[in-house]
Amino acid sequence: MIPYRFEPTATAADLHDQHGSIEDGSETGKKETVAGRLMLRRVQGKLAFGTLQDQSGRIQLFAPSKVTPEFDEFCALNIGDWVGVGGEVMKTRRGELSLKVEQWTLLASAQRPFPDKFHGISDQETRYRQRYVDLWVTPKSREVFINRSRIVSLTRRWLEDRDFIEVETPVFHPIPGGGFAEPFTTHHNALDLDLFLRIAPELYLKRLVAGGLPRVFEMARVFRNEGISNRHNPEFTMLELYQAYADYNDIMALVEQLVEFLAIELHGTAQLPYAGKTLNLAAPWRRASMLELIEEKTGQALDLEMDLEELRAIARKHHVEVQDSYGPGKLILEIYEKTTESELWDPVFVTDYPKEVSPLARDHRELPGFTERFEAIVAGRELCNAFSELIDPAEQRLRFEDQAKLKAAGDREAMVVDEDYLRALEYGLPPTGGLGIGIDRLVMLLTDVQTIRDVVLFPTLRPES
RNA sequence: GCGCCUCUAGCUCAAUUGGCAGAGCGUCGGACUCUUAAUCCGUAGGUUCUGGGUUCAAGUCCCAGGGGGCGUACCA
Repeated sequence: MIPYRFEPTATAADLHDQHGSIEDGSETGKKETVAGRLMLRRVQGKLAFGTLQDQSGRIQLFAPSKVTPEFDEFCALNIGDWVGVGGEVMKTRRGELSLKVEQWTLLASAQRPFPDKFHGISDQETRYRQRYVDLWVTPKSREVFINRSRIVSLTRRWLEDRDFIEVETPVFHPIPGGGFAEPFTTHHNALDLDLFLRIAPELYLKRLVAGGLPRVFEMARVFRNEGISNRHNPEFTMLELYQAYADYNDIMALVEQLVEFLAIELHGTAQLPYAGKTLNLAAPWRRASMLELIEEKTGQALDLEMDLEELRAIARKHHVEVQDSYGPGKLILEIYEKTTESELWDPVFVTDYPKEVSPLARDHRELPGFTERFEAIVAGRELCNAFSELIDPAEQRLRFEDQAKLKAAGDREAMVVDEDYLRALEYGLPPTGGLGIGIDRLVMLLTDVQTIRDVVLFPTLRPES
């Protein structure tokens, strides 16, 4: 009979912390109960050893036939069975801290055989499909997801300490907006209304700043109907935040401080191993404009005033597939992405993006044709995207209309005009700095993981046939 | 989407040139009172991803399909 409840008094880690230093062969007189899965078993006639694993780690079970009730049944437990065990904490003569099995109860039997106790699961597909097994047998897997939880929790606390409030905005959008991506579509039957799953919460969050909530953030699951890769899962988590009265320089300071804080909280240092190299996340991070960085990597000085044909030729030279609709700004961005982005290792704030490719960012206060936008590039990949927000409703309308033209010309990722958002701007949005940061990619950086599937518990896969 | 790789017992992996589908762990049965991936003896376990083809003979070669991985493209 499986009990309806069981109350562990300690975890494996608690026992090691509290009693790890006792003498070999000694007993503590302390009784504890633990619960978990039996991962190893060594039966030796009238004495049996087991290895119990719980969320914190492993503890040996010491079961002499004279002490352990229903000893034969205990020895017959299967690898993978869940058990609750109570007894005295002791250390064997060989020096292994153990719990003497004075009481035990089966909490769930493993009716399917557990993977090889030594090799675990090597097939990545099985690890993703059967995470409930992977978490037991792949130590790194459990560690990454525990760290993911800590990263999210620490980030919340850090933001709340700075007077940000967490909000929830709609996942169903009548108009997809706030980013360039193809949305998923769905339908509400009672309203007979087509809806889009959000590709970004951006436009709703800025409505809230206009609504008098000067510091807001959302841990937003967003959905993009795109290809799947090492860095892309169709649903992923984006932290977006908006801070009234701030500009993109303030947001740069916020990002580098937050990421450094997380690194130190998790690892005690801002120098982290990543992909076999070292990543230095210590603030301050380098700031450099997109044009500077392109010139640094390619030796080629570019600007928006260059002859379009000349820019196209340079783009082609760098293997950009040039399309007729590309203006100078888009060409410069494409050249940057082909030549420069993946070459950057330690964090860099790449600043001052062309206006043509930044329809929600405010005009640069000094550089015509550019915006006050930046992306943080870390280990050659985009970590976040941020800007001094465009607050002028008339200018925003023009930018939306340019986007709508692209959409009409067949660009499936272009934006459409959002009249209600424009109305909010018409009521007045103060100067605001905004940020979108990919939580999955941040977790990858902070846990030395190379594929997004290893930081998403249940990554999108084709269904099993 | 395109290219390359991969799929054999529950798990980890073998199988020579195309020549009887195997081992370890786990399961089941037995021995064993300080083991550490315990050890020892024994047992069962297979649509070799699927469907065709070549061949006396296919896990192996060919074609088509499916799953997955990696790269690339898309994804600012």
